[in-house]
Amino acid sequence: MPELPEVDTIRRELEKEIIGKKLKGVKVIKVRRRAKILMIDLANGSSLIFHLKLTGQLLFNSKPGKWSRAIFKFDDGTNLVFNDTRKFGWWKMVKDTSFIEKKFGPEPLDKNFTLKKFEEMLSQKGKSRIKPLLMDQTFIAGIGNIYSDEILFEAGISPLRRVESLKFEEMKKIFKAIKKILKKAIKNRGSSVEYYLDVYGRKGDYVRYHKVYHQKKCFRCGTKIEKIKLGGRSGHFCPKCQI
DNA sequence: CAATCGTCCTGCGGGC
DNA sequence: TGCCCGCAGGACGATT
Repeated sequence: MPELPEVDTIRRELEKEIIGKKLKGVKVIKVRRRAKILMIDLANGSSLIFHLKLTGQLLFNSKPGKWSRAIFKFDDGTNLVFNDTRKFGWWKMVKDTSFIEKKFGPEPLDKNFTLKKFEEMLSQKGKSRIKPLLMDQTFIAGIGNIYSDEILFEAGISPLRRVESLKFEEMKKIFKAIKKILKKAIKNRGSSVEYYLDVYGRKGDYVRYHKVYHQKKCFRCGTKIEKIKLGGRSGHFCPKCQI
């Protein structure tokens, strides 16, 4: 559930709170995000990295509860609590994060991720269906089930479409939708569907803008939203607005 | 190469 | 009321 906008919200808030603080005597110098991974860089060259998977939460200066799996204490008495109901998430201290940089596809909001680049990437993936492809972290980083649904609604493209069937204009629509939806979701501090909270324990506001994900009727035309299974995942789309 | 399935784990809601 | 079942969906490895 925490996808790019949620992890980025955590990153942005966390950097305000913990840069300059010390973790076991080592200064925090940077808080970064790559794909859905959050990285806290320390002055000794190591990084504390997290993946929240489905139900992970990182709460600043919070009290540990039933689902707390780790507590990181700073030298000034503040802390960072890692909660994770379903225990899919993980954290580790690593000496080098370059393997993370290489592992994933381009960052969708990076300036280097251009329409031309996207078109080139798509040309290698002819037979793939567009929704699972958008969720493939090695293809493009940070997009999960919620935002792939919302992006394809915005673009007016069915999640079932195969890449080879997309016209250039349709690729352009998807490209624009990726940038637009992710930026707007970041602005609204992400989507709190079930478990997601920001570092202050607040819900993200983007759910109110969801147009297909977990919706019953199409925001635009009122048609019943279709729910499908795609590669074991649920997908939501309007059969009338998304071709 | 693409797609599917099982796996990790827990909570919740539907159906009876 | 209670019990069982299926679903939620990120990522990975094995298999088709």
